[in-house]
Amino acid sequence: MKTERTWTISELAREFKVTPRALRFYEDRGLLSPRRDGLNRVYSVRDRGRLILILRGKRVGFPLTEIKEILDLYDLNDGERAQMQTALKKFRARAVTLESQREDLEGAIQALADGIAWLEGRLAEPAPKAGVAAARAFEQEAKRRLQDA
Amino acid sequence: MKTERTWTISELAREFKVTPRALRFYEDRGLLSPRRDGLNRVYSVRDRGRLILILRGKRVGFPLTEIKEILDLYDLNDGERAQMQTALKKFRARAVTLESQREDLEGAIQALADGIAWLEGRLAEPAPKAGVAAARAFEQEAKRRLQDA
DNA sequence: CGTACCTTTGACGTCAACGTCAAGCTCCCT
DNA sequence: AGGGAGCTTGACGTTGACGTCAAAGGTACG
Repeated sequence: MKTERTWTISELAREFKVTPRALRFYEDRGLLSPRRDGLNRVYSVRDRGRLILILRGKRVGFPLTEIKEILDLYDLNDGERAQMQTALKKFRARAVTLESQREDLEGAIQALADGIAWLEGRLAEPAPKAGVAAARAFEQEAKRRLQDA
Repeated sequence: MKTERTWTISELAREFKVTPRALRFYEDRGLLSPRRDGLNRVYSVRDRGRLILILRGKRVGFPLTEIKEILDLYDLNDGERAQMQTALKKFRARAVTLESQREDLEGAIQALADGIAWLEGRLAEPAPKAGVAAARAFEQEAKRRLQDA
């Protein structure tokens, strides 16, 4: 019988570039619950999986409370139909905001790309001439583009 | 000669569902600088445009300091080549992180869609039978999917 | 004239997500 | 025995983005 791999707190912290403090904090908020070897925390493959989900959730802007709800969903058994219903509602709502967030993001990426191109253009020409006018033009263009997205 | 439309602080706040306090805060941080009519703030079309950019920036996770840098860019004239250079660097870096952020976001949307489908499936069948097993299966599947993104 | 409403400027409070100590434990090495 | 290295649990500090009063002034209505 093969024993599954485990990690210490600092090993896991190093791997995911977070501090041990952060891992303890997640535990304090109920997102992780590693086993103990005496006092020391022992993180399993499952704990590590949850951490991956936590960090991903954070990167897309989820607060920890909401990440916890999602993680808890995996532990629901068939008794809790009601909770599944409410979870489903929240998930649908979340999906909607995520979609609009993606639109925002794509708009921002586009605007940034435009800004970069504009900057490159201005830096390319050695003689500053129609600069201010061009700036104004870009400003208007950027604003227009950003508004009707 | 037609006079351009202006807004009071609470009008603008209502329109964009923020509080007057937030608008004053943005001003305090140098992101807005409305005219004054006596003491009262008067927001122009340009101020309103900047506010739109501010809110969009916030929605994609920019801190106010960075939003300010972007807004300030529009006011650069041809003297500040150096500042344009540094701005360009920062923008390129930002573009990279935005791209990876978009990947995260798309992964999250996909995971959420999977979760929703799974929940719907479980709620559809009236007799809870292979529930826990299915839950475990989904958990593994979700984790796998989330890891190799 | 009162008072109702909107505005102003401080000043202090709050909340999330940790950071930063401090004090003490255990294990291991020399 | 001494000394690190790494772990533990508090407890307090910090940062960003505002919220929440308080005190005071202008404007408008009945």
